[in-house]
Amino acid sequence: MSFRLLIVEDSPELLEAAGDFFLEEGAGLWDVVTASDGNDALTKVKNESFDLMILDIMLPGASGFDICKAVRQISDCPIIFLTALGSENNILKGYETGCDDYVVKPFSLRHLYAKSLALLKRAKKSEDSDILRCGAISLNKKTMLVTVKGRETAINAREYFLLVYLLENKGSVLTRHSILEHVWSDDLDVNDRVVDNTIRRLRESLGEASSQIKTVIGRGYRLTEE
Amino acid sequence: MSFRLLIVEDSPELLEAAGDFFLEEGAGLWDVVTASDGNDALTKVKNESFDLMILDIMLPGASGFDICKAVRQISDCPIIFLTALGSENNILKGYETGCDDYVVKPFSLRHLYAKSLALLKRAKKSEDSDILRCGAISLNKKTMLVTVKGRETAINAREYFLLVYLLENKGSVLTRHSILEHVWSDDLDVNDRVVDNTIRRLRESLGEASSQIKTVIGRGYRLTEE
DNA sequence: TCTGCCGTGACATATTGGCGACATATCGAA
DNA sequence: TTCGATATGTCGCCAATATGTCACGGCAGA
Repeated sequence: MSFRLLIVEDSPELLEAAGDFFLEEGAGLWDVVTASDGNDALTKVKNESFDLMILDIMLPGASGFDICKAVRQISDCPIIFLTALGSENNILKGYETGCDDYVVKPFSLRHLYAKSLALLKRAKKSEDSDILRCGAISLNKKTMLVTVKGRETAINAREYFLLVYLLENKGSVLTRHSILEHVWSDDLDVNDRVVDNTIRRLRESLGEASSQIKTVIGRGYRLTEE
Repeated sequence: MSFRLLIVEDSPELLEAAGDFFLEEGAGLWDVVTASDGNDALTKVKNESFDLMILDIMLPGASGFDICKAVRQISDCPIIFLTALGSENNILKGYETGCDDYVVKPFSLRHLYAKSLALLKRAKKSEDSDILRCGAISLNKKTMLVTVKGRETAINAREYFLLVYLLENKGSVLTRHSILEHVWSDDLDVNDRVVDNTIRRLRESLGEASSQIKTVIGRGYRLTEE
């Protein structure tokens, strides 16, 4: 399961830094959408649904306060303001418009991330177990989704179950025989080369992370952190 | 209706000031309980129930972290840490133990009060959210009405329960098997193809939003934001 | 009775993934 | 070092499988 996060911020550097932080730290937990001006943000909140929003206040076009008000007309989505406006009055105004939290710049990304998780948990009462990770690869057994460096990656069924087996035994060398037993348990009567072929196709699907699957000659395959 | 608030703080002046502020500002909204040491607080959280807690961390007896952990064993009660320990590590530790927010002294009572209201509202709301939303689709479990892009949409009973199941697990791949278990729980003895057919009919009913239901070959179906 | 829901089977279409063939890499022995 | 035996990587093909779609008909409620 991944959660949709909208970040609205007019500084491109900060926008990118924050987006990347959530993608990498969350290992597939977040689906990050960004907007850099108020009107773009307004369009997005009207046509899409989000699980969390992080809003700057001073923006070209509509202000963060305006966006917050608009959102509150149609949804309960958790909102965190992120702004240089640190005066008592602004903070109280933020809470009046219905935000859930108010973070004053400068701030720590790690801190913002912790806040976001706490708020999301409070809003969703949901826990994200079942995530297998290794290096740039992460796989959520619940949602059956795979991400590489935070980007969702398409993968077909056979490759998926092979990857699960590799992840559950990351670091260990898995012989063709044991791979066949676990991944082809229904139909063991297949050619040995299907393992190679499926490994090949899995490497293709994993793209940048393909090199994490190491061949161990004479013994089998092994998934490593890099 | 009044909400039970527990404030744990070893400075008598601050304890009184905060308690008074909540009582006066809230005009009957709050029922304030206080504790000035960790052990007293532990006893109270074990024997009473609260709607919100504000915890100091450095306390005689058990620490605020200890109290927070103890509370999380038995309840979801919203917790705000209130402390002079402002270092990044302490803040992250606070979030790890499961708090909802972390306020560093010195602070403004008005600000703390605004945070408390926002958090309380969020915590109460998540208990009874009857509106499921995903992308252009929204469904109200109370009225059993479905809308697509704001337009009310007719839908059959079987399709309705299938859509509820998809929405409650949006983003996750749901196998035919689990779909059958949840949506056809009364009569599991049916052909697999009914799932496909019902998905097809649901897609028809959803019109423009039909593409939000993705087929994941070899695994099942999945509802996405777009 | 009629109406609309929905499960079933038949068929069309899309996608997968096993297979054979060959290229390339690795290893050990001379 | 070179060479041959063996192991592994890679490719395209196409049968097997998964899924989409349709029409029919039983059946429950109006």
